[in-house]
Amino acid sequence: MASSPDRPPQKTGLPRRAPTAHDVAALAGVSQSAVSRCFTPGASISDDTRRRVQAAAEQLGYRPNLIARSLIKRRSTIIGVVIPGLQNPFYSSVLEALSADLAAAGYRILLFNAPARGTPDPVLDEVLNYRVDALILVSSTLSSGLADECQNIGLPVVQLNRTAERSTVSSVVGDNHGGAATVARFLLACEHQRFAFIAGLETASTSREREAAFLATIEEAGKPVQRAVAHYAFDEAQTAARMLLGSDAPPDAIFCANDYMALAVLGVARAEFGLTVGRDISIAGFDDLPMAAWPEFSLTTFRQPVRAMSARAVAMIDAQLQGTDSGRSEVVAGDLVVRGSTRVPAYGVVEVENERVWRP
Amino acid sequence: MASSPDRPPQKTGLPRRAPTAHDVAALAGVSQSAVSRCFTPGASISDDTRRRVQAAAEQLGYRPNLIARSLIKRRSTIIGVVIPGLQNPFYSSVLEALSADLAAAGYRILLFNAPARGTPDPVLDEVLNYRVDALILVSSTLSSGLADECQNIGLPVVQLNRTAERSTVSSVVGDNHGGAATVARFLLACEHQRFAFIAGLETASTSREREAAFLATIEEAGKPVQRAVAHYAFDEAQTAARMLLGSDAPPDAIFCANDYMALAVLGVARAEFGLTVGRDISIAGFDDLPMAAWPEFSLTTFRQPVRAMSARAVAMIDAQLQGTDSGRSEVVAGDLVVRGSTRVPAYGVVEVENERVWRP
DNA sequence: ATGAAAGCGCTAACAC
DNA sequence: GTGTTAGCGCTTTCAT
Repeated sequence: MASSPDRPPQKTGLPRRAPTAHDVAALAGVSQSAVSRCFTPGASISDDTRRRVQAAAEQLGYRPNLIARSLIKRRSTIIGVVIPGLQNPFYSSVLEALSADLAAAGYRILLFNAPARGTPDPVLDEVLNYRVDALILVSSTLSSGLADECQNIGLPVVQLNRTAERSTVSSVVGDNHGGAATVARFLLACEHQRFAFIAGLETASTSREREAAFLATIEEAGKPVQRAVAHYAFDEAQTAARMLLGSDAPPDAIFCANDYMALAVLGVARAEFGLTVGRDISIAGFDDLPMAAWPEFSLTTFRQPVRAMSARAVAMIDAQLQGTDSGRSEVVAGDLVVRGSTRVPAYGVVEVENERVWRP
Repeated sequence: MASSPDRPPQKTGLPRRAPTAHDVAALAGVSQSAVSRCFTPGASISDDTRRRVQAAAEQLGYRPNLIARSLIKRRSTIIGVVIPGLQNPFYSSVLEALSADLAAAGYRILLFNAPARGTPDPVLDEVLNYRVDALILVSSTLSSGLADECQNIGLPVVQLNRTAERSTVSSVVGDNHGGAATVARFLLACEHQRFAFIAGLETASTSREREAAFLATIEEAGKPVQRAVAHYAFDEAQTAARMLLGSDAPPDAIFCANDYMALAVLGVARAEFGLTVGRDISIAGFDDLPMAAWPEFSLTTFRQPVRAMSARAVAMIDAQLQGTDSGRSEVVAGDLVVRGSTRVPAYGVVEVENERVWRP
């Protein structure tokens, strides 16, 4: 019943033909373009025709083929999203936010889950062949060469949670510098003496910026800072924690380049070293994962407002697609959320919306 | 340099034209079909032509347009993946696994993040218009009507972590029945007396199956079982825990329909009721999230082998696309991983690959 | 091995 | 308002 009799038999090998606008037109006794108009929001079409077309379409189970439409309009309304492993809940949050914001803006997501480390971009290259309307690169450690290349092609690109020097690609990032400096000042205000920083990926702008600001602020205060690298990996963060806490002069304050590592460090400090976190030692992170607020962790951390960052990124994409804007960099402000994993300084803690934040 | 002189000027409004196979052909002095062959794996083409085409393509920055190809081949090599909120790490893991497995099989993911509750499927409907080659529905609480509809259209569909009665749609699920029964027997072996079950979504097959098996097994043993519903939501699980633990006859063993809720319950039991979990009370979950193994939780749980489930789902999709198989249901076996959130029974605990599992 | 020609399913002028 | 006519960029016979 769904097959039109006046069409050549289906070629073998190819998937079964779905009803086309042609089939609908034939059944409704109108031209194929009438069918097209019927499915085009602002098109001029009579109520009568519309009804007949809709009836025929329904009967046939017709669905407009967006692939064909994309071919003509040179617009797929699909946005490529490149994101590293979703193990770290920060990325799940980002993806979820992007998914919501892009859907609201009428876009679909072509997902590309790229391992944070290693592999340049074999398959990713292919994603471009799908003619995505734009690309959102989340913390991709990919050579920013790719991003630049896309930009040259005229493809809108936004980097989320990553900046690249000598690149004109737009980006949205949290306040890495300000945040890390704030954490440093906070820990100093807690009167800690021996500091440590656990870095993420040394190739990541996030880790580098946070480290630079943290170290500079601590050293400026004349205090010693140790340093370890854990590549944003949970197990490596555990190893780093064991190393630091097991040393001769263990730190009494550790700042981790992100929450995910901080959670690992927290576990080691408590379970393996019997420390009471927040008293014997302060541990702070960066991101403010949903989990950071859980009672088991109660992690003091500098918040990256994921929703806001996502919204900005989507707005930038939209602007670029509208040709309104060629894009630039934006820094989204955050807050230092004070919880139980650190000591509490004598000043600066204020309550805002049921949360304690540090605003000295 | 990238614009071909013998083509009409670009129409306004439409995005800038990217170089086409035509442009490459002109530059290389061959026919457009030669260019096509050059980018088609098994096509017959001379080395000489291939080189010239490749040179021209490179010079122009040509990328084969997969949209156009999809139109002809009626194959997009894109799989639609519908998944509920990524807040629950179980779904992040599933998505990550699917992403890897689908990429390895040559597919791309069109992501659709559907809230677990509420909204029927407004935008999702549109996903089908993109002519995805298949659909993977992860725990979608969507009416299975959608799934059936797709199947009728001839679109391969696989449900992951969900079954639907009176539906012929393929599915891959963990061992909900066996797993929950095992947890029940385990908690009985721990000699608990008062049991409780915290359900997820009452519309979800996962929650229903787990509940049925758990309750049946406990009641068979003649023990009392309380019940609460938390819709797989973190905060609702906390509320349920407060209700249960604050009652006159609080349970001494709680089985949660998934780990995510179990983690919430764990926190409440400890932080708000001062219980030593694993001694005063046993708390068990279902899934075995990566976090379940973290020292802060050390959650006893029935494992759902995500990688295996993903692999099976992708294999089923492949089979359906090959026409090899129309699909059926598969149950992937799991193990009860014994950790610190429960008492340890006198028998049945064995060590397997550095883990304790219960195999009575 | 290569080119010409005919579409894939749709949108977008352009006449009527 | 509606039909007609060109394509969008590519793959695929079919000749050569």
